[in-house]
Amino acid sequence: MPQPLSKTYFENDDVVFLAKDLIGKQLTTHINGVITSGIITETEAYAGQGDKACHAHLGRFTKRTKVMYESGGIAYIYLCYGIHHLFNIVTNTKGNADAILVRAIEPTLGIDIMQERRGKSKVDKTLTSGPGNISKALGISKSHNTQSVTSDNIWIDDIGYKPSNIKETTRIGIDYSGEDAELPWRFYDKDSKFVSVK
DNA sequence: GCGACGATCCGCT
DNA sequence: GCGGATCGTCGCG
Repeated sequence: MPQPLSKTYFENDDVVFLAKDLIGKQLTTHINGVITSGIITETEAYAGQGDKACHAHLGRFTKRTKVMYESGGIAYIYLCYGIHHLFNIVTNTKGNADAILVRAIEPTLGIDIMQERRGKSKVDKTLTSGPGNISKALGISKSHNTQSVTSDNIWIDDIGYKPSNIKETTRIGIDYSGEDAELPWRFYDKDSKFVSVK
């Protein structure tokens, strides 16, 4: 039976553990009466103020980043390249700006809706791989910023599935982060084809 | 006020 | 493999 993850789960202070633990969980949105879901296949951990790749590095506190400092279990969504709404889950306790970027899912429910939102006639990895693409497929936009991910609109279920081959590797698109770009804080299910970059 | 650019994606070559 | 799309945010002045 699907077991919704609680707010307490997201208040864990180990964002790297959580990023890995979320692989295999099911992310669902319920928007305008429509349900769409997918199994999380790829994530990245961003470890707050001490992480050069994190938007809250060195305690940067702006209108955009302030949501990251909230208590875990809410969404941090921001516009990237003026086009893509990237979906993150804020974690850790209030004052710690940790977050997890969800980079890919394997579609499970409402696949036809996701195809419609993405303008795709076929179901292949491009439907829900890549952080911009999953937001579009799930109907997530900036209006969901700061919203709870333990709610009736967005939630994550433990469906009793644990991938046996989780690859740990470096994060994508953060070359500006110096040595922190080398950290193995990106995780993906090796056995899934729904991964942005192998 | 303003210029530069990004945790990306897609289409064309 | 490469460049354009497209705009909010940020840092500087």
